[in-house]
Amino acid sequence: MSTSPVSPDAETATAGAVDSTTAPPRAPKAATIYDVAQAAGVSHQTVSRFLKGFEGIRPETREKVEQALDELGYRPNLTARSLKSGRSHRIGALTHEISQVGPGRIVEGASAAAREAGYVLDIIALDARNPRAIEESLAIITQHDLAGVLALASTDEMTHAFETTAFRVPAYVAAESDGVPDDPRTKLSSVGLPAVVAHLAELGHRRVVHIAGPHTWSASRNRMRAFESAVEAQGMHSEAILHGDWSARSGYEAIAGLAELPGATAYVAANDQMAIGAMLALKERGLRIPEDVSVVGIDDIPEAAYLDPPLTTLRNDFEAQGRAAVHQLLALIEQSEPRPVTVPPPLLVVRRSSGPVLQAG
Amino acid sequence: MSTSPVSPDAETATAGAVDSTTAPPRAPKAATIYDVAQAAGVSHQTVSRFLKGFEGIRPETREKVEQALDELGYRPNLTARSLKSGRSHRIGALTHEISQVGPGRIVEGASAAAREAGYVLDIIALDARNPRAIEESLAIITQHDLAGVLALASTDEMTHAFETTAFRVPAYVAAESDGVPDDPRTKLSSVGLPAVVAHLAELGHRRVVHIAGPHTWSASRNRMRAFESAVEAQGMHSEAILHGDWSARSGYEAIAGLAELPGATAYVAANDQMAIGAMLALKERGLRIPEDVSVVGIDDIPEAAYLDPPLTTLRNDFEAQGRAAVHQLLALIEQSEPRPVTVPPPLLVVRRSSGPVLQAG
DNA sequence: CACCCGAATGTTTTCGACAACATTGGGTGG
DNA sequence: CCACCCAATGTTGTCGAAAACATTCGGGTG
Repeated sequence: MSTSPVSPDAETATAGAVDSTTAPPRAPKAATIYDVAQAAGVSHQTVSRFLKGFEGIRPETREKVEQALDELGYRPNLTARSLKSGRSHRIGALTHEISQVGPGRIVEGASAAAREAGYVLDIIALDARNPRAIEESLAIITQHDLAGVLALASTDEMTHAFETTAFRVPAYVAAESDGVPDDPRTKLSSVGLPAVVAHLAELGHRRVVHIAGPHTWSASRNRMRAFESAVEAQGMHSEAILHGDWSARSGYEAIAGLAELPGATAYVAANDQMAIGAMLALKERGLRIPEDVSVVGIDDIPEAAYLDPPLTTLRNDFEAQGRAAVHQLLALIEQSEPRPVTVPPPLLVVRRSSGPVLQAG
Repeated sequence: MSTSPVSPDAETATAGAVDSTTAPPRAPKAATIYDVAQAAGVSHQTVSRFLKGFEGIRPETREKVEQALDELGYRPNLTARSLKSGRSHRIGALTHEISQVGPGRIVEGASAAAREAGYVLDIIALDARNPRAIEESLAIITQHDLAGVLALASTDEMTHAFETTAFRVPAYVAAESDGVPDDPRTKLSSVGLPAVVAHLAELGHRRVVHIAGPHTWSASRNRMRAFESAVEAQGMHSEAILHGDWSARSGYEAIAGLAELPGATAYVAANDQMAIGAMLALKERGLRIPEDVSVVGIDDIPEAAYLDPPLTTLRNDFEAQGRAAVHQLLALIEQSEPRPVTVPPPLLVVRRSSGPVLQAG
């Protein structure tokens, strides 16, 4: 049957409140190197030299400065520093859909990596509903002088925007390529999506369907290519490629919208959310998971282990991806070698949503 | 039975790659008002006045400036501006768990609201694993001169840190209060959690259990209080308050860990993730949802409608909350009236996970 | 003993925007 | 006919840090 899962628009409304203010102690001015210099009885430049770790300072002078420094609780004014030096310690990050697990984690990782390197991350969250969002965001970026710019969601528009925009600073587009490195030697390894497909092959599956993400996302295309080449390599048959938009709703609709189901025994969704939707739609068609059909996702969102049935999926380390992106950008900014970043390989997590093909079929 | 949902640690590993670099056109210097002034044949101050919308400028002068301005593609240097004016256009936002739907959406809303007001949001993502995270983040904040500081995750530590830190700028702790305004008149209204409880009461439920979040989160405490007072108001009985950490896993364990189930016919989780875990644990105990037991969540995450069964939940408008928080802060910053922010009330969304108590019971 | 050198420290300038103050040039009232 | 006023525009100083340049002082050398 096809009972729709209740349109998300329903009943009763209610009133809620938000917020509460705090008015704690407000620190007064803020010490400058001049204040410190005066307190220490030296010139501001001596203080500046001390701060930069200059060696040639007499021990007694050094001590006076040191003392004045923490007496006044001096904190460098980064704004002044940027103005003079022409470079800030801020990284701009353009991203979509922060609230999704993947992007969210990537931002977390990026934020942490940036902080560790002494930078802060300025998040520019793109509003998907606003077609001019990217344009506007780039305008903002060019003003707030940043040390570099990062694109954390690599859709085609984003990539294109980055390629055609003349930034005054290094820019980097972080893209993932799921287990299908361009290096042909690794193409058939039991890595990433190939591992998923191999897993299904072992279980006896021959006919599979892929539920892909939006074709404008490079991650989506990568996953699709990876899937198809793995299927081919295993001598399996891809019955269909359905398309969603990463959401559970789209996964549901991709299948609920079909006049009749393809004769596949396994479905591989490009992310867990779509897998969730797909599972519900399949169940509503009267199929049991995994007895009648196996479903596999990608990402291993925290809820994946607690679905019914728990979802077999490919775990991605998003945080590491975020960190990696920042390190790459920092390398460009600081003209250094891109520190060897280790993004752990995707890990196949087998749960109950995938099972052997039953002979009875 | 109690087949555990397969520990999230499993099989096969794989290698994946990340990233790809772009080296697009790099814009050269950047025009200053002096450059513009020279090009227009006027003084830089005239340019400045033009930019600030000063009226008393001769039309011909105005025109020259205007032309030079866009010929050079002038963009104000916000750094210099902040240095001089002592105030930046950046808002620092401290937050936890961005990858969760709630916090993530809040950040999106805050980011958008900030941008609309001409500010950018500097995200400081707190690492939950690092106990000194808040401290470190506050240190960062004091340096990067910000126009204001926002706490978007109101745990006790965060609130405490904000209350005891002497910021040089306005600070605001955004807290939600779910349908339990302090105003006693509205206490029993059919709002927020009271609406959830009323819904259950209508279905004939009398004995309920709450799965709360961590007690250090104010949102969690609010929800718990709201739940209990609503239950009392309906003459129902709260069988137990279980505690989780917002995760699906914790929801699962809260119930799977019980020696025997409380004799309740309905479970209300403080968020949807815990509801997901709870549903699985209940099913594994052999209970059917909603025939044997009803489960309700809070938040209405996008997947909620596609779970099995689709989850009855209370929809929160996180984006609006984020916007509201920014507006409150901006009011403090700009010493203006806190623009009346409308955070839509939580909306009860009834799906299939809640149903009438069966007489047979 | 004059001179040179370099270590240690001080003074000035610069970054870009902007504000306070200064100057120019018409027009007008006395 | 000139002092005065005001509109329009120019000049100088400020913000905090830091680089460029300058000065001081002690010691060694010819």
